[in-house]
Amino acid sequence: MQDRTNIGDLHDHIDTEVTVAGYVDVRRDHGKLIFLDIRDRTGIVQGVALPNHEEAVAIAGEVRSEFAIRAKAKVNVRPEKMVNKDQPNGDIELELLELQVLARAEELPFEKDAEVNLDTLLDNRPFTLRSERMRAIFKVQHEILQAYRTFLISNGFVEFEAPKIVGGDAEGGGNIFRLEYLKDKWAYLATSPQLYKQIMVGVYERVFSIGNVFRAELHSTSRHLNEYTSLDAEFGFIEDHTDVMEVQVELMRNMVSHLKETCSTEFATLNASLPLVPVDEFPHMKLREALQLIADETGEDCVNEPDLAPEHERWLCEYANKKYASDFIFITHYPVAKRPFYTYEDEGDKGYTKSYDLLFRGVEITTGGQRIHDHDMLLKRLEERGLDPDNFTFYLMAFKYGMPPHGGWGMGLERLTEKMLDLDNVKEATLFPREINRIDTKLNN
RNA sequence: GCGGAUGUAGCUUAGCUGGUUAAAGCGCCGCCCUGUCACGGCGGAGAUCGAGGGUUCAAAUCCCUUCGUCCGCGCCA
Repeated sequence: MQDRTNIGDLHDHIDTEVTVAGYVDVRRDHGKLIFLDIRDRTGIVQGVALPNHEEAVAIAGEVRSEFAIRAKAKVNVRPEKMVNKDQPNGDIELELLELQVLARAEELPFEKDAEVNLDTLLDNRPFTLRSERMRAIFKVQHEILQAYRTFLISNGFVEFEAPKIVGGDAEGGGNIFRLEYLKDKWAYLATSPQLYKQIMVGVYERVFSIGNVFRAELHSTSRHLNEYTSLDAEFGFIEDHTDVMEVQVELMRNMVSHLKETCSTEFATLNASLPLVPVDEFPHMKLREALQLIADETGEDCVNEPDLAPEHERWLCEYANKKYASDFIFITHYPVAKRPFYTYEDEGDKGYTKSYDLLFRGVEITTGGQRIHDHDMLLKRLEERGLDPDNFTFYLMAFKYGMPPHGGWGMGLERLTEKMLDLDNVKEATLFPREINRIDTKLNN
């Protein structure tokens, strides 16, 4: 491994010679002296090629933005007049002694940090991901994942990998990608790890899974993707859905404080603010109460709707923000018919389920709740919906051998990231979004 | 899939009640520049105005078709 000093650590090397490597962020050519802003994963610093180092000046003159370079340089403290207070390393600079081009860069399609339209942003994804803004978004996403794992593991959850190739549609809702499986057979891409999660509850009691799921929906909205990352968890020996909600509250609370500790720079870069988290429980109400509230407050005739419209979700989040100082709100008790077959019906409120949606800053980020754990009840529910139990033999087998009362949730990573950072479109929070007309590049018709 | 908006240099946009060589900022190329930090100065290249058809003496501008995009909706995380 070659000797290389991180740009973020240069203050520890003042008045010494170091080797740094990174990308040329900007070049400012003054003729006889040339400035290069050099960026690596730890920071950015100004380098200057002075006339007394002829070769360095010659190479600096040829270098362009995004060239990968290595430089031998002396770390100098800048004279007071030349200090730039707006930059992290603005009080020092590198006197470039030797410069080496590791890789040239073609002419950029546009400036790295330029504001571009979403379509242009995605058309040039390998390049636009290098921008300060995108690096900040996906650093935050990384820390969200980190917080998710850390919290669940510390609460006794075991991580597992759910299969992505499945034999049928877990939720029975259609919209599933079909693929050719070896010869003469068909398989599908998983729309959810749900059934495997429940099987794994029988094994470890508490499990979680982070993985991509696939939805063959012909939507074109700012909150949908055809492939997204689902943050799933499932655990046994619960009383009812409120136990699941309690764990999720603690998860979100932990996640927000983790982001506060690790991502303050990124939030500042993106001009985003951390969510409002209430001190004890999150506000919650039944779907019918929510619709009644909206009807009472806005005059809209919506009390008999089976679900919330996106506009209602935005309204309720606004309400929770003002009334409870919370960016989160739970909506519970969706009708049995609106939920998948495995959802637990509330014995005390027939026709409605012990399930919930968690709304966050205007969108649904989670669906969760208690599941049916009784084998015969599950069988009955499958048949009621016209689903063939023969397609669920593995799943049903788990329930034949003693399955505790259990529940869990599925949370959309990209939606969570988007709303955490107040972005306008979920695709901005997706590295390589799959959508109706795009798999990396645009699809041809 | 439906509804609305939109498509002009590499990027972001102006022009669009029709009228000579389609404009700007950034980027790019050339020359100049020893202290800039989105460096600056001078000069230059770069656009059959998404595509196809129509109306007209004349279309970036009006009409039709089509493709793409963005926003909203259904569905959902």
